[in-house]
Amino acid sequence: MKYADVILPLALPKNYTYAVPENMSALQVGSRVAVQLGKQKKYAGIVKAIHEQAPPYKTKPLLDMLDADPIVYPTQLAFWTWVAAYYMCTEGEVLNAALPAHLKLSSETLLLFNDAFGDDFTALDDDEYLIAEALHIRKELRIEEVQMILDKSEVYSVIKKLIEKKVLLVYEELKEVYREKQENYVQLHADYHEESQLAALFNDMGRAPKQMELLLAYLHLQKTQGEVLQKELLKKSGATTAQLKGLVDKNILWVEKRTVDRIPTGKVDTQIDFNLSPAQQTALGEVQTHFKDKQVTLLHGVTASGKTQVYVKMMEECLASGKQVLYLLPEIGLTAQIIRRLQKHFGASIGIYHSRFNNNERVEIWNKVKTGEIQIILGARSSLLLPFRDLGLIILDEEHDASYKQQDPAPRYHARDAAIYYAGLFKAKVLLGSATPSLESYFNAQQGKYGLVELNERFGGVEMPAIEVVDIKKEMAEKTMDGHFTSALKAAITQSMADGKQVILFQNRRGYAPFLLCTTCGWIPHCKQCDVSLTYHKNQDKLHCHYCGTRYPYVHTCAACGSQTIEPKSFGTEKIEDDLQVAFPEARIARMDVDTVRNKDSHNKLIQLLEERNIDILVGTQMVVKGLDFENVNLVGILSADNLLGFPDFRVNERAFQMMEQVSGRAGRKHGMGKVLIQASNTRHPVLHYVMAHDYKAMFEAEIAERQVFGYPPFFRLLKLTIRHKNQQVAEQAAQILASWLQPHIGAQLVGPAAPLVARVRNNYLQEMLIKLPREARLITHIKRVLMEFIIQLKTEKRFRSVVIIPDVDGV
DNA sequence: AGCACGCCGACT
DNA sequence: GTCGGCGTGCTC
Repeated sequence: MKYADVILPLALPKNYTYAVPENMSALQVGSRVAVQLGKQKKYAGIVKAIHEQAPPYKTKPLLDMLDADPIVYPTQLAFWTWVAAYYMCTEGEVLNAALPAHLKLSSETLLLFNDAFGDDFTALDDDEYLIAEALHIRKELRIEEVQMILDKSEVYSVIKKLIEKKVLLVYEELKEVYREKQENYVQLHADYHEESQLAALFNDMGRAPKQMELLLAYLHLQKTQGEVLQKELLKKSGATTAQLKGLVDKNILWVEKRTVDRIPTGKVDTQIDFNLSPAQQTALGEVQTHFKDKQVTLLHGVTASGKTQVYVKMMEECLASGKQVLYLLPEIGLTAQIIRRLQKHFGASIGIYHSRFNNNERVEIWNKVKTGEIQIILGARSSLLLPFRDLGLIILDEEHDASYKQQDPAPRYHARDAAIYYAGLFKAKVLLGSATPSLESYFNAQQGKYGLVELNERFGGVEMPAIEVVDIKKEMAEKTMDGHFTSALKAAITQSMADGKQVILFQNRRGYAPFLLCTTCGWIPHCKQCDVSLTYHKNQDKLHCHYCGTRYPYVHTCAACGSQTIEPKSFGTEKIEDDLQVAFPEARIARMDVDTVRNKDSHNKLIQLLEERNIDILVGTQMVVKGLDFENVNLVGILSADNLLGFPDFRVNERAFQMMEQVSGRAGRKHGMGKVLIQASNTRHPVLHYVMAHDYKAMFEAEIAERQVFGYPPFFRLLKLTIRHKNQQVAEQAAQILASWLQPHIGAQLVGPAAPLVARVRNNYLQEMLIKLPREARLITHIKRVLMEFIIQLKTEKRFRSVVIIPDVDGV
């Protein structure tokens, strides 16, 4: 008897074993199978292993084999196992993140009317009658619809009674959601392929002028394009489907349904039409040398040094050896700009994969990566989970970017670290690139674990922008400030605009004002469900909670003292946008933050507007920092460096440096010197000096020393535990007990537990603790294992049963 | 993730 | 009293 271990798309602690029926002997590891879970539900899971080891419980049989060919290779299965173990989640959660939605099937309960019942509903009560009648008309209903009809959530008892009374039948349907794309092509019937036959036909058609017109349009299209799409024919000729049907009925034309690719592919068509600068050439040579004996190389190249061109050369080399390339970017960096650039060199056949593709398209990309038909994938974090067949190179650009780490939901993986493991499975190389590498990567490079290549020269000899720190305190004392703008910044903006240049302003807070304040008594409006002040969004005249998303009406009266003295305090991007319009009434101003780029393509549209010089001043959050490359921007302003430097996090300085250095990289990338103005109250902060000197190494040395002293990465790895419960005491006690159990195993390297800065979110109380793990693989594995045991043990106690504990490994 | 079962408060 | 809410355990 054969058994299959199946990974189900659920957070189950382990995989379930099903019996393989005789007729499924061809089953392969990596294929999807339909299985029953519990009494009703059916799921599509993936076969992880096939064996003959009978489990100590009764097995259910597999219901169906959904794929003749596996949809993942053993390499991916091995990778999932590692991700689940390393990031402390279940394999089901990894599967969930990896598979496109249309490959993940789960059954839906359908209620069907039992025709044998007839239409005598007199024996039914009100609720039963409503459902029976609806079913009688509609024939099938989903649970959700029943809930709507009865206007309540608990509908199970009604359904149960209806089943007993034989009014309805329950049906669990598991169906493929992926659909091939079909297109109709119009063909001329073989009888009319000869000129003479056609001529005769036209003679006969005198009484059907519309059909004749249509036929002429067809012949024209056929001549010019070869193939004639029905959609196109009807559009060009202005004919109706009825008229076409007329011709089809007469056997003159016929319609052929064809399956077409949503994702067009072709052979990669490499066209490298640029020459590397001597500095780039040297860097390329060094990368190649390092790859002879190192798996990972870090390319530290200042902004605008032309790292992309080095990547392109490396990609070319990899493709020539017949292997696949994965080019990873932070989600927001995946702009039309970079896509165009790569398509220019490798043709249109580059696969692009990110969250904005629809589900059918994703399935096709998935399949084409699996067969190797797609050789290059350009994508965000999740494309790491595609089923590569033979990966040769992973390029991970902007490797310092925190968005490579998935926050929620599990798997909370770091695409950079996971990429290195994944590449190892293929014996592939990983090229990390950044102008401001993470301390972790630079440290690894210095230690010789990674190769290190420095590219210190901007491409085309453009100089680094001049950086000027403007003292807010001084200008305040001299009363030269205009709102949030120093006179220096205003003058610089005026100058840029006079020169026909563009300006980018950076402020790391969105909304209009981060909080409101009653100036009489000091009251601040807070979210009802979260311990956080509400942000004022002027556009919608609403107060938003940035934690749970709740929106409240604007408050005019103080809830504490009843006075009308409520004022917006501090400032976000929206306020800057407003103030700019007042200060520069003639300027074309735009804002880029999550509020303005929420819907599809608005990010690309903003970038295009800026490229086409239809925007003079762009105000934005971190978003403006990432991967944008504008020739005409010669001034970048940072409105408040203090905001960047004030976070209570051990990575503040690193982050602030990265942010400012990246923002300044946007200034004057091509023509002439750009200028960066940084407004700050504390102008003596060391990070400002590193930024002014563009001195990454000085920042690195100072920070790395701190990290060593205080036991932070890269000297220790971090494992953060978040404990969540709707009762504050329970959350605190659970955290205390867990800490006391962990203490003997990790000693002094346990920080907390304590309530985080925002201690309550969506009415759940939070506790956090931080475990510092020494960089010793065996010890880390051991601690993770005991931690899992402790969590299970804690939950055996009744009052802690509903405590949620979330481990986050290597958090950022 | 569902779904079934069991325990407790708000209505007839 | 019973209905419906919700907490909890289980699924190979």
